[in-house]
Amino acid sequence: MARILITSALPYINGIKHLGNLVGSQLPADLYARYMRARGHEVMFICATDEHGTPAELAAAKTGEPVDAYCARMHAVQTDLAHGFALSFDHYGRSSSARNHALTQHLAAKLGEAGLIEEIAEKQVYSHTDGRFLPDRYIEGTCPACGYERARGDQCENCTKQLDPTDLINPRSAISGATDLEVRETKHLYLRQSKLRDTLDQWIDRQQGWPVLTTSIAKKWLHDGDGLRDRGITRDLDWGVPVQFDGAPWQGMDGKVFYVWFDAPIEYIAATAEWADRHGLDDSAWRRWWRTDEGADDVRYVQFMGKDNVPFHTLSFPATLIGSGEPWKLVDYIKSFNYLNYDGGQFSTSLGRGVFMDQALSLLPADYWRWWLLSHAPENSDAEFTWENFQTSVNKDLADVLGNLVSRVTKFCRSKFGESVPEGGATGPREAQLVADLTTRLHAYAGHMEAMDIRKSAAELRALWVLGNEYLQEAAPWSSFKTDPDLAAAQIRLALNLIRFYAVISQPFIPEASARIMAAMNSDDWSWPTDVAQALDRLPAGHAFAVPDVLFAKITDEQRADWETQFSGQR
RNA sequence: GGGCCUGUAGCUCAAUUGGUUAGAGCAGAGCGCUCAUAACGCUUUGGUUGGGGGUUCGAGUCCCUCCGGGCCUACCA
Repeated sequence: MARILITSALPYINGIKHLGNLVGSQLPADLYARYMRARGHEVMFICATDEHGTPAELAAAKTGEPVDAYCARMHAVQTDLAHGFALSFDHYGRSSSARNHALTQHLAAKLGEAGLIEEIAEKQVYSHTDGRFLPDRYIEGTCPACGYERARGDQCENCTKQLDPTDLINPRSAISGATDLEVRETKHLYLRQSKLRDTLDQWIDRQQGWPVLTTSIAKKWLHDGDGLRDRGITRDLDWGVPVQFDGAPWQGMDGKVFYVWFDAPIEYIAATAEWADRHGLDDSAWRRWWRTDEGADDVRYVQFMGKDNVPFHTLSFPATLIGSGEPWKLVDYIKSFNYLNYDGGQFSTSLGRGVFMDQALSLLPADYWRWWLLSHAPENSDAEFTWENFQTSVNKDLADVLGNLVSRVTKFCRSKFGESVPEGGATGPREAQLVADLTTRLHAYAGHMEAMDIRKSAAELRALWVLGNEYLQEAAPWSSFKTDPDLAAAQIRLALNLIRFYAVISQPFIPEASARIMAAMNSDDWSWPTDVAQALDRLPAGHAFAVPDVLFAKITDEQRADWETQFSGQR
């Protein structure tokens, strides 16, 4: 039994996430966590809301709430949605927690002591009307190169030229439109990660089998131009972890907070501490997951994230942990994802284009979305959601192949033998063949799950379901019942057991449907099948069961058409 | 501009990392079955692997080039 630490990239607090966000980190992380638990491993699965930064402050201002109240409310909303999608976090924390404040300040102090923090005075644009410094991209103006009037302070979207905010003609605040902008000098802390470049480079080189997407992005940042650049880790904001604190190795940083990308990954650790607090455990309970000197050296740590998160997880966060000089657990494997697009374009919050987590659950149960999203996870390239694909996939895979199998077996048994597992008869070579086929495919399925090959896992699971329909077709208990009822009884006894077997192995993908099947089969034996023949003998003759309601109702053409219109983006 | 990924059947994707005749699912066609959510099973049509050139006994896979799609490019997170 291994110990596996799993973190999902933290969803940002300023709104409800869309399906692309979900499939890019939280959902595949959940699949992996569920599978590893099912295999008997000790799992710590951590996620949290990422609550700091300018967008959170602006979102709160828009609703008129204090930012802490806004974040608390949105955290509750996202927690509900996580439950709705059956995401099995051991803890869903908050980056604004006291634990994260303390740990972020601790690590910053350690980095300072190690000589890896530098104070740099720089010029930033301040908006009097907004009462805040503006990040580059929150400043708009006319592009000096092409004349585009809505160029942003970091880059012109029209001509793609890199810009400095002071390059803009007629600059204005993108928040308020205010033009009373002023360049002010302000002091910030920089993480001198350039000093760790070789260490990070060698660490990346030692990682075997990481997705190309992960290592190529890291390598680019390490070797582009002059190599890895130092990075500002503080901001002039109110909401966040204060930079000035008792014991800080610097002065004069009052009123500043750490940059959200500095404190967000630290929350992985802090959230584990929050987990311990919630369960009344002492610090050793979480430190055994994170400190290699306190038991974490046998932990396997896997991170899940979208590709936009890769630089922070391959470079900045490791630099923070390594630079602290303390024995923190580093990530062992990074599973990164491309983007999910929506029907020919990108998901868009502002345009109301695409399907968001709350809307998805209002249309259909979580398992429908889980199955489609996971079986089409954007592992090798960007993927695309279309309603037509969703409808055919879900109807075919879930309703026809799996759902109907459960239905045909349980209903046949009820009509011929009653609602308990029939007795009598014996199985023969056809059944032995089924066991052999299931064993082969179960091994392949397990191999893909271990490797986090998500699409392949889904395809293999579906193939396992298909074996049930093939068997039933050949065995044809409806025929054998007429000539040899005992044989039919043995066949159906096996088929009922097969249904329970499917519920167990399908649970990581479709946990709610699996639970319904298990309830109908009147079983709570979720142990992972290591010996297929034994696993198909768990429900003995005489064991009572119930015919479940339709497991997966089909998506109709009318529904599909309605939803296509509803989510096309003219909100 | 630079870097990276990607292009395989009508659609969504595989192809053990250079090795027989490029495979699945869906869609299409035919047959079978009648337990079941008009479900299931079997058979089958369909590809000059984006175009061109090269290396090799052998290329979907490696190299060059052109065309198309996408991502990143460090102050959004």
